Amino acid sequence: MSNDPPGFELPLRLFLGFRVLIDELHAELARQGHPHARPMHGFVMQAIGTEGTTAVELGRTLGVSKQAAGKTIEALERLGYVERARDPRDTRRKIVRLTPSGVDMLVRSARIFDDLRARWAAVIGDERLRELETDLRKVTPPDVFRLDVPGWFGA
Amino acid sequence: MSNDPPGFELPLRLFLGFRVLIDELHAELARQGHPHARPMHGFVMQAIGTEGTTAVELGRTLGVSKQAAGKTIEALERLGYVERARDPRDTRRKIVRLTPSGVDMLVRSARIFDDLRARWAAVIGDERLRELETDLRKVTPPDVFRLDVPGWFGA
DNA sequence: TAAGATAGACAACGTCGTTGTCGTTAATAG
DNA sequence: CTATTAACGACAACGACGTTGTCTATCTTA
Repeated sequence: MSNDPPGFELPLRLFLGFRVLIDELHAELARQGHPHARPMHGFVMQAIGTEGTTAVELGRTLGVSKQAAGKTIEALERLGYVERARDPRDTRRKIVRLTPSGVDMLVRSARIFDDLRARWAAVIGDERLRELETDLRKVTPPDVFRLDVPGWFGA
Repeated sequence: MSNDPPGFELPLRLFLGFRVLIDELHAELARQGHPHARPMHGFVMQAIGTEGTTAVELGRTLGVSKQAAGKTIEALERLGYVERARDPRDTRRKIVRLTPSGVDMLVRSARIFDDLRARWAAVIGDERLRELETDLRKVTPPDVFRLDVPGWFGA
């Protein structure tokens, strides 16, 4: 099939699609009162979850060291998205929990992502978008949390 | 349409698709004699092009400072992928050119990307893959070089 | 010919990841 | 019950990679 585009376009388009969605998410989040939210924050907070977690556990989930997870938690704490408290049943542990502001950010993110998805559906069609998602599921790993993003792209 | 997946899955799948392709590219590049190639390298070398370029120019193309571009060039030089020579018509400038090894890496990358694309086509179908690419083109910017990747994801 | 702009080198710094170490607290083996 | 081992979190040092600022050499232009 000589009409096929060169293979290198596919990864670029995938990445650009990702970028577009994430950039628009954060532009909208900024408008809705979360100007300091960064791409990693929502992702990390999803990993923290409503149950809370610890630095070590979070590091394992994200595939980074506990120290790196700890620093990210500090940053989120400074922004008021999470808070830490000692675990009464194990005084070594410090449980990290989402604050109301953190939950608000996640709720808004979910709604904004739904809106963005609807906009894509309006452009390429409902059916085609569902097919696109179905096809991507077939060629990507099922586990969605181990992005291993940090530093992965580095030279 | 209550059957629709949550909107946040779409960016994750796009990113995971990108990751899968890039990771497999580098696994195969390593097998083919380029074990030190990193995700950014091929991209930067594409930006350098067959004509060669300078650090300042490359920085502008990639959207980073000339110093950052210079450091990347140094790294590629150490790996033997590029070489620098003074421009005879402007002795301030140092032209960065791909070495044969660098060209070899790009050629292999292109072939590997084509193979990977063919593998995706085998999984989801020729027609569906073409549709996927067509659809992504409709929702992503046309300019493919300003990824602005470095540090973009940072917390 | 003098003034301004540009290329590239060098240094200092910030961010964010890493590993290593250490004190405290739990869990467990004897 | 006690002594060893394991786990959590904090601190420090370091490396990778980006930034800005400064400096010299060279080209361009008024």
